[in-house]
Amino acid sequence: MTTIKKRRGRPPTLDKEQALAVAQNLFHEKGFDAVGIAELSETIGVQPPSLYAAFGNKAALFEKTVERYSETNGQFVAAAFDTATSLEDGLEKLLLEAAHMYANNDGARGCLVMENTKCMSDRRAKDLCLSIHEATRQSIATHIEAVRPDLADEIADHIMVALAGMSAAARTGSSEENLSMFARVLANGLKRTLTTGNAGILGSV
Amino acid sequence: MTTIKKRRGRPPTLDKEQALAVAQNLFHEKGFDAVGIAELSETIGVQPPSLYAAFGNKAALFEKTVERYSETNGQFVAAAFDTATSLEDGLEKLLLEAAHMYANNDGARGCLVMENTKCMSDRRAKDLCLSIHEATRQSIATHIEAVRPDLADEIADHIMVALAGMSAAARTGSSEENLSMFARVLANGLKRTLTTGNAGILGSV
DNA sequence: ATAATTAATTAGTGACTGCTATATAATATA
DNA sequence: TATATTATATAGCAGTCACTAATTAATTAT
Repeated sequence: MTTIKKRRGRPPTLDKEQALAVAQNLFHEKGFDAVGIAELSETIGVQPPSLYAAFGNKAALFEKTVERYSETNGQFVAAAFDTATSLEDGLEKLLLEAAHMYANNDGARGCLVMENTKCMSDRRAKDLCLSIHEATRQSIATHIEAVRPDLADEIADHIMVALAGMSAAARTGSSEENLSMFARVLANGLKRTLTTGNAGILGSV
Repeated sequence: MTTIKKRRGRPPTLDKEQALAVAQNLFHEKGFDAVGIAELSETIGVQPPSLYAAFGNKAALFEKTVERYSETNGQFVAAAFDTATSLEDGLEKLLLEAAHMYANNDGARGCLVMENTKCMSDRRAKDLCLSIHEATRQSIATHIEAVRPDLADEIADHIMVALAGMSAAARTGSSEENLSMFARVLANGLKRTLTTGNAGILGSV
């Protein structure tokens, strides 16, 4: 039985999913503050009031795009560890996948979340980005913890600094080769630290 | 002979040097677009027209603060190599000094130039930041070139990605200890690459 | 004293911002 | 056909932005 709901009023012409995709791309490319309602509505193809009816306000629209991004592009962390043969392999896969993602989204390079933790006038939206950042760090730490609980937090912090650098570098035009090289050197250093069982490199002053 | 020039008109009350210092701090703390003329003039203690008379416009004021920053905080690259006992030592000093700088400028953490290569509405000011970024990369490459011309560009790129990551991490609250640890692990990896004479880690696919 | 010169302030400008009250269009139901 | 319901567009609000014309203040030169 096909249940076709015939809603009462005028049928909507605004495709919310497509609108979110367009908004996500604009926010990723330019950043929250640099994208105006006028540009959003023009690119989506509706007038501003339609956007407000559909999403509430600019910050709420941004938050929905961030959640959308997080649910898709944010999965690479778990994926890296799930398909990995070892902790070292997982860390390398994670970094290499980030290098690939950050360099290959033409016009919207880097990480949408990381690049919007700054230059963000809206407090709530900024806090959302920061909380996703922290959740990612925690997720990485948890994956490491199963193998090396003594180094989980240190390595997770390390990875987050690296990801921030790769995201920023991607935005200033760094090639995937360049980012991959960075990822490989980093993974190699971590591998050495892990296989030698030497926490000294991380912990020493 | 003390040459005291008695200028003709009303003597200025605006201390340009102090005004630049205040502007630099604000731009560093909040970013170019997030600082308004109103806030600048209020914090400096004059009315907007005085700022325009002294510096031209907002972008020109920002550019002068960036040049000021570059002439002081930007010297740590050359300083690291000048006081270093070896290339490896120079790279480590460079990274550790950046960690120290980025974490200890309360309220204005990270690098003024790097954090303003994005979220910048003014084209010229953004290009200035990008050109300083590139000049820094080139300076690092040149210092490496004397010892290892084969790896100069690769390592310089590597360092720039790392600096971007440390700057971004500093802004999200990363401690100096955390950034220093990152710097040390990185320096250690580069040291190993240099001492073993193995370009494979950097060059391999 | 008067004029010339320079620096400051007062009081705005037009353009843009996120956002919305109101009206209109398009549908289902009675 | 008339009415209720939902979705759109028109037009414009109050606020902020970078910036400036016109004026006033403070000094030196004549």
